[in-house]
Amino acid sequence: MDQATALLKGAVPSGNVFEATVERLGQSVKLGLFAPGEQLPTERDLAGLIGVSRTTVRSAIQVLVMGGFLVVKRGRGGGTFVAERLPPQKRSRRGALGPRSLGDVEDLLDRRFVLECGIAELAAERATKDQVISLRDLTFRMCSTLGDLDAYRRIDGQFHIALAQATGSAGLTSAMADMQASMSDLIALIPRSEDALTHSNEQHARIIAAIARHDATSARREMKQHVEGTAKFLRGLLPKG
Amino acid sequence: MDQATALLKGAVPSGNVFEATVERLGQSVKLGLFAPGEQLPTERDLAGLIGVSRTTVRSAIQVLVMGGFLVVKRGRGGGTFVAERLPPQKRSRRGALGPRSLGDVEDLLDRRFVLECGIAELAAERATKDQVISLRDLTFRMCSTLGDLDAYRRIDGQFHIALAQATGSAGLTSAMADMQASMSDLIALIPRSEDALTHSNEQHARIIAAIARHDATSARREMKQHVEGTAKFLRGLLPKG
DNA sequence: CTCTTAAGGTCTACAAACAGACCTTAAAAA
DNA sequence: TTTTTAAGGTCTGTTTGTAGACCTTAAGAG
Repeated sequence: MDQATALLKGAVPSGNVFEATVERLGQSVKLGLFAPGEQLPTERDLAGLIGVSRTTVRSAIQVLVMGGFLVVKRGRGGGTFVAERLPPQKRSRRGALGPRSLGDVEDLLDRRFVLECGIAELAAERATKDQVISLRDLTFRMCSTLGDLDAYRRIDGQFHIALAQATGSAGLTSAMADMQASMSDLIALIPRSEDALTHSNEQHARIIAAIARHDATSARREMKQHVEGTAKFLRGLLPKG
Repeated sequence: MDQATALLKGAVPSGNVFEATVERLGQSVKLGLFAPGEQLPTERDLAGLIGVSRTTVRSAIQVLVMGGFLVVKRGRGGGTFVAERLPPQKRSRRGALGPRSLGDVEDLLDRRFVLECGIAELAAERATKDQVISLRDLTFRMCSTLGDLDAYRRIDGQFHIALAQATGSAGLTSAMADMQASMSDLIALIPRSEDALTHSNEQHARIIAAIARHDATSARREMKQHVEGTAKFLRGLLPKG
């Protein structure tokens, strides 16, 4: 692609707002950002929060209710709630990667690298004491969740989003949320190996250690290793790998 | 903002497709990615490239024709062309920042930091000889354009996009194109100081030197300085600075 | 027990974009 | 000169999403 058309390629798409909303709302639940049984904001608030019309929010909620992720109660004191027992995550079938070419995956991994490393660096420079504590808490919880892979991944997602929040930038937080959503299919491909998780935990520990002492360079270096590690994992698993 | 709603905040908006298309097409011309007199792809191709309907592309072209940036010729051998003489860039008035809060600017600068530094690192690891040569060429042209600030900025934009292309990632290239478009208003605020440009040129030189020797760490470090330099500049210029 | 109220549920009108068929122009080929 | 053809120009129907008014339900206040 030449430089002139580079600026134009895929510039505006953004595709289906409805689908994107389902994805977003679904991810928030599946990542455990809303706990089972917890009440979501009202439809009207969600619409404002996500930036779509209430109609669209409602369609998305319908889908997630049918999928068993949400339950809806009417009347005063009603609202939209996360199901007490989430349906088992469908393992994404091999075919789930069909529409996505290998190039897209490489692309995603590159963007992830840039985003995660940059965020690690900024977080190290800016994280408050409280944020460090909450990050530590999340890593502890990951260490004690080695058995339950789904739970582990939920917390891992929260960890990376919390990291983004520690930069104090709403834009980066939102970008990271996007990234987590995009990665979730891919991450589901990683085999359930305890060794991998242990290794991952060590890396998380080194990352927050660097952040706690406000060592931006180390934070970035550790994050780079972490990100490249899982990237290699994934490349090994994908077709034509 | 709590962690649960972080994933939702502003997730889907994407706003006005028409306006975004005008912005994109206009930036491509104003940045000089299409040379004066050069023919743009056909409307149908542009639609596919940008990812919008031909109707939308046509509306955008209309605006840019009225603005004097493009000219249209019918019939075979016709098409859409960049005007031979671009209208003078309107200096963005102070008020142009009205709708944008200071927080948004900080946000933009953070995202820029993350993107530019990450790209510099990847580019250093991956740039081909040809890409290094073309980057060098762009920096030389910047050095010899100190007098004409508009031209300088055009080439500077191309430099950063070329850097992204050197990563080989279409997604990063597109993200950088976005970033350049978002920054252009802000950059226009920087006073026309030759000293600043000289300084900038030195940084560019150091960046491509690091890339040429595939020294990712230095490339990132130099880019960090470059980015933080202009960020400080801008913070000094903005209200409440 | 009744009333208030905070939720979800429904409906209508409208605007933005899209998809695609078809018309018109004018340069280049025959 | 005539014909072909590659562009821009026009039109219509459809889908998607929005805005906002209004209805219905049911918990909690009185």
